[in-house]
Amino acid sequence: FLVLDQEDLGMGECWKAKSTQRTHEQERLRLEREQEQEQKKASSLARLAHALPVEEPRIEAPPLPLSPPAPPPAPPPPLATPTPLTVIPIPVVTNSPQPLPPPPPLPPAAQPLPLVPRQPALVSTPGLSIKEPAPLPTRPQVPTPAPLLPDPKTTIAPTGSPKPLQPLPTPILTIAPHPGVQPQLAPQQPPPPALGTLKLAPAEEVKSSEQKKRPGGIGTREVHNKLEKNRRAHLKECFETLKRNIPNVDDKKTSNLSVLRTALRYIQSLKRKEKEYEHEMERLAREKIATQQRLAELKHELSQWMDVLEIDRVLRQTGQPEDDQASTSTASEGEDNIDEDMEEDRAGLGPPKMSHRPQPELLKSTLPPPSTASAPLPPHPHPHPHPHPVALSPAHLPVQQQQPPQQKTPLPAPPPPPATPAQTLVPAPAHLVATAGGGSTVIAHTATTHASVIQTVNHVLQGPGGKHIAHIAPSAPSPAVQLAPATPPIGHITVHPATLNHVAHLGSQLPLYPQPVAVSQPVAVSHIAHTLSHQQVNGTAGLGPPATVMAKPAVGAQVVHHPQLVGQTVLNPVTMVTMPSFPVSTLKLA
DNA sequence: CCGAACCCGGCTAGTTGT
DNA sequence: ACAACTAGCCGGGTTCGG
Repeated sequence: FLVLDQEDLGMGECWKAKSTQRTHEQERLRLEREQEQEQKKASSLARLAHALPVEEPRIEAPPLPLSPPAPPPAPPPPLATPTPLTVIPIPVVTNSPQPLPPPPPLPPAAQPLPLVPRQPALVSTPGLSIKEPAPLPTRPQVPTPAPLLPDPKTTIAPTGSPKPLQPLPTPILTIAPHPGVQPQLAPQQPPPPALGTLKLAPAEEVKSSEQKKRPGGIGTREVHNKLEKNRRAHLKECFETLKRNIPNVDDKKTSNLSVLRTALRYIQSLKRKEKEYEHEMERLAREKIATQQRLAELKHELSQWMDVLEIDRVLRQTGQPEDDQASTSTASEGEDNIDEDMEEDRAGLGPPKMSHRPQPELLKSTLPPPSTASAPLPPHPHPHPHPHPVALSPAHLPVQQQQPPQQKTPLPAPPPPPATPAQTLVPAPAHLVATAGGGSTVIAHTATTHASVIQTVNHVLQGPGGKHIAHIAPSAPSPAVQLAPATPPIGHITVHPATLNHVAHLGSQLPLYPQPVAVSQPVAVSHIAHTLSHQQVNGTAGLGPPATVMAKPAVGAQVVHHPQLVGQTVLNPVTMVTMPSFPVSTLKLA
């Protein structure tokens, strides 16, 4: 027994100390000695003695179904036979080559228990442990006790039900591991090699069983070691992978611990950078927003400027031909409908609010010659600076009523308009952009003008006694009466119903325009305006000797100052006038 | 001396069979 | 529901190489 134990121990040591051959040799020597001694004593005794080993298995055996031999304390007779055999041979066979022979025995072993054991035992014992050991021993054991222990377990081990066999095989397993073979071979080899060595196992098995205590321990230990090894390998691989992903790491010097520390620092640095970049992104985002806002502002200003330029352009275009005739436009509160139209117009043009609320600044800035020039308008190119100063109030843009065709018209209007001082300014609720081009008030922005015109008209109509009439736009000089088809239509003007009503109302007073009128020709409008304005002028202001066409010189009488018209009765200067079949809501200027 | 590799035993969570 | 089993993880101990 002692020998067996020593062997086992020695085997275990051998395994652990692969490189240390000393131990192996020493152990071998020991084993050999022991074996020799045993042999000397008596092979038979040994056999009997092995019975004890069997006993050990018993302990474990109980749990094990297969271990029939183990349980019986007396096993000696039946079981003993195999065990003793194993012991004896061990000393004899020490060579490595032996491993080969064992394999064949396997098959037989399985069948005849008694016979097999001896043969393998001889072969396996000493030498096996050293060289063949690992693979063979584990499995080999099976054959000897074939039915009983090792084989089933070892073989089964993979399946996972080795337990029964475990007791016996355990010792074997311990042996198996030694050489380097273990790692790879262990798993697969076990089954095939098991054969020969088995004999030795029995004795060892008993001992090992003690160590392993558990039946399953046998095969499990080896497997467990292998699994553990794989696990370590995997762990190592992971460390290497981690190491590779860390910059500035020395492959050689770094231990796993240092790798972890380095990785930690690296991760922390990455986090810091991430935060920094986030802040940077936020800053850039804010900057972008600010820039966009600034851009929008600039665009707005630009659009306003464009509007101003447009206005100026219009003024100059319209201003020159109109020079003869002073035009006045007024604006009044826009009406809902007007607003809508205005919005439509805005689409194509600049700032929306321009129309409604001409900002004083804008007016000033945008209309360089305008308000200031409203009075004399020096800058105005036209030969006839408007003589009549027009007062412009920021709040209420004045409806500049001019009279003046006289001055400008080729025909010397004898009387008067000149005499007529500045006309009363209709308190048009702002909106009117009055640019004095040669003293003529021009509707600046189309979008603005529409409403302004309408409002102006309304306002004028609403004016005191309905006498105030805005002089909307100077028409072509001569064709006052004719609706100059020749004159390019600037656009069409749609008179707001309210305005129409006013007009109608006014029409009652004004025989010429008894009904609401929609004017599509600016000329016509101008004439109307003129007519009205003159009426107003004449009526309200009662200025100078009206070159009245109308019979009514008095209020309500329409006086046309157009020199051309002087002496002529303008019954209906607006031939274009039509009765809107539908309610016209807006006034538009092209 | 230190780090790596290995062995071993124990423990636990998940799986499987009864 | 329970026991048995498996797989994986962990800590301790040992050995080996640099």
